[in-house]
Amino acid sequence: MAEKRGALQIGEVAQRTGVTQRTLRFYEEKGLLRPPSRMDGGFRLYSEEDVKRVEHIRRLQDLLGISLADIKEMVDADEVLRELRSQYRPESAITEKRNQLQKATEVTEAQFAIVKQKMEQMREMETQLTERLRLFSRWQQELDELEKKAAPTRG
Amino acid sequence: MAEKRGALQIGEVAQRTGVTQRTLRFYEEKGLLRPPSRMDGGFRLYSEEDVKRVEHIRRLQDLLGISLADIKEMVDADEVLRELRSQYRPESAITEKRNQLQKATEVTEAQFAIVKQKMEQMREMETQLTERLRLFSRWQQELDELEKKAAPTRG
DNA sequence: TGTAACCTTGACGTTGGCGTAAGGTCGAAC
DNA sequence: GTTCGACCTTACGCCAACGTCAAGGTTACA
Repeated sequence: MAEKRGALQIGEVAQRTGVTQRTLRFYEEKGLLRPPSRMDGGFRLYSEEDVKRVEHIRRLQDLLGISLADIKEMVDADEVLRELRSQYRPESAITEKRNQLQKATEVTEAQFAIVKQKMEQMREMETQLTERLRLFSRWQQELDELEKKAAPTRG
Repeated sequence: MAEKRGALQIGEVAQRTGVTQRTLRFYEEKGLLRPPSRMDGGFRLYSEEDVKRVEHIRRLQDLLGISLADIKEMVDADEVLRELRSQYRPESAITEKRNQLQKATEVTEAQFAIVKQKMEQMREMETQLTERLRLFSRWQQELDELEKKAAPTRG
């Protein structure tokens, strides 16, 4: 009762996500990935969802440049999201659901704020770089002219 | 013949830029900051330009999340820029200027490409987060309704 | 001339995010 | 039933980017 249909071993996940096996185990160790199911022998079996999770983690790392600890927060919110989505029935603990939803919303909004701010700063940087490139281009032309005058003919 | 007009000691620079003195010395050690001038006693004397440099470095670090080694590349290009700007006369080595300009342009374009790409990805992430927030909002409402029905009156 | 605040270099310590080697196990094929 | 590649855990290693002393020199000011 171990191997699930369409499950992936760690090597495949590593290949598809571009991270090493070590990194996958490391993320699991740090709580960024839920411990995957296992084969009888102990081999990890990942799902497609896990693959997406890894890709998500890497995007956050690369784009926002935040620590894995912070990413864990966000990913935990994702987990809550999935829980809410899957068993969307047990009306028993509505209060708890409300709390979870609240938490998830807060985390998402925080993330949203970060993204917004970074984009703003990036826009600034973009215009600066554009100006600079224009400046370079002008200088290039000036150099061209200067050279023409200095050596009008040479052939 | 040491103290220059309007020069700053390391403590002030640290305060104004929000980095530690250690970090300033570290950046100098790694070639990210030019060795500043010194007082007779050996105290470092920074200029306003140096302050801007530090701020620039931090922006690159924070926004693009790249290594100091890579940042050094970019900052070196800045240095070339300043050289070109300041002594914009000695026509002697035009070829070298052309090369420098070329190099600076390349580095700037590379940086520009990074910024562009990250902004694109951020836009994607932004829309995802927006969708998610809307979803949360809907769920929140559903929970509200559900609660109303479950406990129509309670006072 | 003292002294408090500021600075110097040197060197070792820390933290995050993995890399890597060691020694053993699993799984599928032959 | 052996072979062999993929995987397991354990554990030490490593690099970047600083932090944190320690032991002493400098400055400004009373």
